Amino acid sequence: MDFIIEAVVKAIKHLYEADVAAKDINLQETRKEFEGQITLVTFPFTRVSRKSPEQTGTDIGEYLLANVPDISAFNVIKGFLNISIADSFWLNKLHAEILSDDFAAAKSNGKKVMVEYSSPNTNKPLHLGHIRNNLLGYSVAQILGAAGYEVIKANLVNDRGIHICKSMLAWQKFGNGETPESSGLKGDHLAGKYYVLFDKAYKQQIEELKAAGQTEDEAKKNAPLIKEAQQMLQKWEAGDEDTISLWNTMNGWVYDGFAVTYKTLGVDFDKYYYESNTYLLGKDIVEEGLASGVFFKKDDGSVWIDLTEDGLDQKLVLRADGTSVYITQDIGTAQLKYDDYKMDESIYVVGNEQDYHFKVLFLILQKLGKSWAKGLYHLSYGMVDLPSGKMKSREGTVVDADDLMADMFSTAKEQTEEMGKVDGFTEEEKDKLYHTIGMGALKYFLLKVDPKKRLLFDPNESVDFQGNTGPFIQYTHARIKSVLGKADYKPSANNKVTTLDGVERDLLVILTKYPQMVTEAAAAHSPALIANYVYELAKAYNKFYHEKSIMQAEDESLKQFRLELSAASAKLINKAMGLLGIDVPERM
RNA sequence: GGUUCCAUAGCUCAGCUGGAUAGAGCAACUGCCUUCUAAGCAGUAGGUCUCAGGUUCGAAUCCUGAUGGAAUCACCA
Repeated sequence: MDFIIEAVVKAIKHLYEADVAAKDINLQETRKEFEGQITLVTFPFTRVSRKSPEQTGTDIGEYLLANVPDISAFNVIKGFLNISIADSFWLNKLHAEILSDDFAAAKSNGKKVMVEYSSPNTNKPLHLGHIRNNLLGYSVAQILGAAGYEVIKANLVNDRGIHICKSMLAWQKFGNGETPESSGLKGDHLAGKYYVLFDKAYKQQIEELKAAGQTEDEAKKNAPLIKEAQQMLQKWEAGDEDTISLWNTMNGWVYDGFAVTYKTLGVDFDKYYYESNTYLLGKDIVEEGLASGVFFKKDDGSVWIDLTEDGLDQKLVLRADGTSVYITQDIGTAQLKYDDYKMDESIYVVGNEQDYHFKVLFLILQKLGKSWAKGLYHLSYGMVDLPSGKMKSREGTVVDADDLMADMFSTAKEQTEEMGKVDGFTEEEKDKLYHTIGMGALKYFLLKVDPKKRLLFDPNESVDFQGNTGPFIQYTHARIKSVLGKADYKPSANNKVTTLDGVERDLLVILTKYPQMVTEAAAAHSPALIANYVYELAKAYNKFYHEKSIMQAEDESLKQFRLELSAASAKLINKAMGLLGIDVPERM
């Protein structure tokens, strides 16, 4: 709507001999109870007009009507100038832009961005929290791609450390050689089982030591199991053959399991980083920082950075014994990623419990003078909570990713069968449809909420399939496809329709907003904006569908126009849902 | 205790850089399938936008404070 902004600037110049910057002109959508599509708030201009808001609105409205061909009418209510744009303008948008094949096709902006997401630990299966992370990361990557970025989807796998050794040790002690094949358990679930077993046995040892007179802290340190796990970690770091072999075997099981989960979830990656390869990185950069005076060494030999001037604390970056901490690795990995791809931006999809960590990390990299540090962004999302509170792996209060997705499938199946909608489907088509609908419901449910906000999930209440949901939008798409099929729709070059009726115009106006929505969602790193948009679109279509007959339109050109409007709606629903990682069925 | 984030209908959420009478969905109640898919459409009811100040022509939105909640403040990751 830039042409309106420009015209308003000219109007004010012409009417009041005052200069107003384009960015100070605020257009908004006209509320549906008033006539028009675009509204200008006139209060800010009364200072230069020295007239009432109503008179100012009328002045500007008359100027616009006389000077801008695409403006067909206006009305002023209180201080609001409601502008009507000619139907020909909207119709031209439909034919010249929306229906063309390259509409909203990604035009390269010449920038490269990495989106790191998922980043699982290899000692337990994925849960609902990971699902939110994966869906967000994947969707943000799609959105950035649509906005013109070259996108690298990266997964930094946490495949080493004491927690991995815990699963390995427990398997060694209690596993009796159990494998995914022998147990029928998915590999990641098998590893998770032993992680839980370790914790159980460990807790028992702690209790025993406490009973023997040790304090809680002493008992936690002295329990034989934790000591063994620590020894195992040392052996792993020393490259002990047996330990490495066991580690490879168990991680292999887990990766096989993750692959299945990722496939069902519909996410993928262009690049995997493994902490077993990166955990030693960062030490040389610490040396660099010591030399340049960004870091300092304490008497015990540990290395720190003082961030008190930035309102943060002192932060350890290298232990006294010379080993790395979490942030050391992340410093090194950040450099590695940049060396690999030289990207302009790098996004970390990580929960908001790590806000402080990333604040510190980015600040350190800036202080180290890394030119690329300004392109780092922590996409901090809220935790997924249950009605009972936070999910805890070890306490068994997690909603397992695989279980949840299976539940969604069966719920979709039940609901669909109940409605008797799958007549004429093959078994294979049915399964595909249930998967599409079930995952659509789950993905939409998780993505429609602002990423920053915490999310409440009640396992006892099934995810809705009606109203503001994925299936509602999928249904709208299928419905359109059905009509297009019955009408044997084909695009046509010329169309004689020149005027729009209310619901048609409302729908078309929403369709034209799509490119702007993609830009905004990319800038805000927010799939929720796309979700809200596509819901608005589906709702508008259904209203149109209900009020206007397509097949029985008054004449052929009107029928053709309504088909085009339908085709455009289906196209953009498909595109928008694609940005969310949600498939839309042809029939349902 | 320090820091950061959050608080909108019974429930789950929208509300863009301040703008008109704060919007959806679910749940409740009413209508609408011999007409293109009723997973739909239309309607009723439901609000001191946590509270108190301030800035402004105008505040759910910005500022300050209070209250309630969450996260974090590890030589864990």
